[in-house]
Order: sequence, then structure tokens, then C-alpha cells
Amino acid sequence: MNINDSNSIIEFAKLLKGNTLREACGKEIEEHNYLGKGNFGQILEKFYFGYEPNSDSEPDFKEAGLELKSSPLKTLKNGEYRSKERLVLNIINYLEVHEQEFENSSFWKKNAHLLLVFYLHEKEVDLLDYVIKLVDDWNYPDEDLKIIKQDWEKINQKIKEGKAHELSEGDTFYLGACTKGSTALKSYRDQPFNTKKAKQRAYSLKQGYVNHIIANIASEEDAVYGKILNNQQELSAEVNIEKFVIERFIPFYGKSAKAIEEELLLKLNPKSKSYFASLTSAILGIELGKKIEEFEKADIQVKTIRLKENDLPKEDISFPTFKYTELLETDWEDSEFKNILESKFFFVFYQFQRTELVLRKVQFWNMPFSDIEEAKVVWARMVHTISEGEIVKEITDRGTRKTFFPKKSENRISHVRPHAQNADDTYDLPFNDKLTGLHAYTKHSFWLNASYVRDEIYLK
DNA sequence: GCATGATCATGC
DNA sequence: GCATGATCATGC
Repeated sequence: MNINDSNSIIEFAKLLKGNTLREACGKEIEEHNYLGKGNFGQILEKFYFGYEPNSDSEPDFKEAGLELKSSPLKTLKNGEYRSKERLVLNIINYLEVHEQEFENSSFWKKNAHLLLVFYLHEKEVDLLDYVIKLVDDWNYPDEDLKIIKQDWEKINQKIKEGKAHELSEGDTFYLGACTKGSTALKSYRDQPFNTKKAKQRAYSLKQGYVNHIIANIASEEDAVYGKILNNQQELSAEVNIEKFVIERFIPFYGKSAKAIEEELLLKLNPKSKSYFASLTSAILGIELGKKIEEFEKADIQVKTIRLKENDLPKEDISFPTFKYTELLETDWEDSEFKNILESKFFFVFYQFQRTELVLRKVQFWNMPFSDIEEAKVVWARMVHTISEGEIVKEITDRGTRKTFFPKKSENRISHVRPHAQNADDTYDLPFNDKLTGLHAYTKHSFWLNASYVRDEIYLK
């Protein structure tokens, strides 16, 4: 391997495919009496590529301009690979980046050309035995780079406004500002335009974007995606992707779903589960049945809301069910709930006018940092309830159970509710319920309160 | 009319 | 068979 030549390095890296770290560099690891602790990436750097891990501002392979990154994969039921998590890049130095332009930024200097090593993560398996599945380099296509540059600038803008402490992953599309390090006070940093300390964060590629990279490397054709932006579309402060999307919807404001459907020459089944998703796609010019590429890459949660005439959403907003055991195994920073709350959302508001549903407006939104902290209380209460085995409070005469789970009346933002086929559709409990002795309980999920959606999103 | 618990329908 | 989005039922 010639460390001055990127092709030579990439070819050497590709020899890892199908192997584990133990197979690829077991001898070296043994000689160094290495116990397999520490992360995958450090072992890879040290024992396969043979250099000491560093935290330089330069790429790992400086002369070749290549930054080495390894990242875990998970397998779907159909056997396809997906990223297990976001890809974390370099730390955002709040005190320096505000003086930089994108082209000379620390992010771009280090991460313009990536060498990616994806391995299959499996529970209960030593990291030395994870099988490396995909290896390739990655250059950002122009269409992605336009959005990444806007994301970078959005992050910079917040820092310049003295709002580094309010940064959130949901602020941006492909390039996020994810928390890095513990929640402890020591992981707080100074910021240039505010005396308030800000949580340490790193640039990261969103999980959805990493999935897109993976599909490209695995050369799975993505015919299932349709794009909002064409390749010629330039982006600027005036025409950013959010504005571009909203402009597409504005002509339909005040029109009924039925009318929009007719205007777009669609024939949809209004009872279909995908009815509103199809309308949204069609307004964006996406071919029927295809996923919205930019939204998928940005992990955007699209939520169609039906408002009552008094502006209150007809229903609370549900999230996927959680497993009780996983709630206890995962801390807040890595929790599914926090992950979802930090996402970017795209709300499409319809409102009932007699029997018709009229499009009111669309809105990109992400939860303010202080509200995420407030919602954390619900999660913490839930974890506590499960860890105490205090699930059922009372069984009514009719057999309905009352629980100790966090209720809507107890938190402004979120609550916990059943989300199951029926009461017998359950997940195991880590501790049996004290009152009933149950060892499994009806599937539940976190919900966003309808009143929160009305007050903090629709009416804002 | 709302909060809470329970369940349904569709589509993969 | 199950996830997801949607909706229903009951009681205060």
C-alpha cells in the first residue's frame, strides 16, 4: 500500500471485504496483547493500516486526502443492509468555525473524500468478529453537496447568532450536528457569541444519508426514489430546499384533498393507507409509489395532521412502539425516543370543513432543545415505572387496566399510550408487574400531545 | 369534550 | 405476522 496514493489505499482497504478484524490482523492484535476493547475504528487504523489513531484536523491519510471511517450495519428481514446509526465526523469547534467558509472549513478539509468500512454489527459478538461487508470510497455527488453546504451554513449561522447551545440534528437535512460525548458538564464547550456553554457536538451524516451511501456502494438500483430537486436546481439563501418544497404546496392551500387529487389528475383510493402520502408526493412532482429521495436521506418524519374546526388535531401523534426491555438497556442519549424527537419533521395540515379535508399549510419543524429536555421527563418516568415493575394501578370492573404510565395531563409535550392489535399483543417486561404478576404487557408507544402540535407547531 | 385505554385496516 | 397510521369506546 502506497500511503500517498488514494487508489492504492482504497484497493488495500477492499481486501477487508468478507473478513473480520481478527482474520485481517489477528496476529498484530495478539502481539500487542490487545484485548479487543476500544472501538472498531481504532483497531482498524492501528492494526490494519498501521498508524496511530489521531484527532488531527487533517484527513487520516493526509497525502492522499482520504478520511477513514468505519460504521456498523444492521440487516433487515429481507436481507438488505441498512446503517445502524449516523456517521459521526469531526467535532465542531465553535470558537473557530464561525470564521471559516465552507470551502476552507475544518469539515471539508477533513471529510471531502471518505474511505468507508461497513461491518455487520451483531449483538453478543466480539467486535473483532464482526464481518466487514462493504468497503469503498465516497465522494459527495454535486446534488448532495449543495444541500450539505447549506446544512453547514445553517449550523454556522446558529453559532454566529450565539445559539450553539440550541443546535439540534433536526436543524438540517443531510449533515447534522449530533451530540458527542457524555451529557456530563465536562462535555460542554464555550461558544464565541454567548456566555452560555454549549454541548459538544460533531458533524454527522444522517442515518438516512448513510443508507443512501450504502445503497450506492452495494450498487442497489434506487428506482424506488423520486427527486424533488433536479440537477440544475441551484440553492441559495433565498431558494433553500425548505422554501422550495413549501412553494410547491402554497398553490394548493385552501383546497380540499379531493380537489387537489383532481387537479393533479390522480385517481387515488381515499381509504388507502397511503392516500395522503401519495398526495404529498404528487404535489412535489414525485412519481406515484416512489419515495421522496431528499426526505429519505434527511430522515424526515412526514406527518399528515387532520385538524378539527377548533384547530386541535383530531388525534395525538404516535411513534413506533418501544420494547420494555430496550427502554431499560438504553440510556437517554442513545434512546429511540430522543432520536425521533431530534429529527426534522414535515407537517402537512389538513382541516375538516364539514366533511371535507382542506389543506391549510405545510411546515418543516424540529423540536426546540428545551422541549426535548421537557419530553425527556416522560421517557425517564417511563423507564422508572418499568424498572420498578409498577405497571398496573387498578383493574376496573369491566376489565380495563389503569396504568402508572405517563399521562397526557402530566406533560405538555408527550405521553404514553397503547399501540397494539389488542390487549394481548405484548412485549416482555424486564420485571413482572407487582399488582398482576404479568411478565408481558400490551405494546405501548410515546405520543405527541395534540394540544402541543396545535400550540407549538400549527399556530406558531 | 377530553383523557385514557383499546383496537382496527392496510400493506409489506 | 407485524408495523404503522388511523380510529373507536368508555367514563368522567
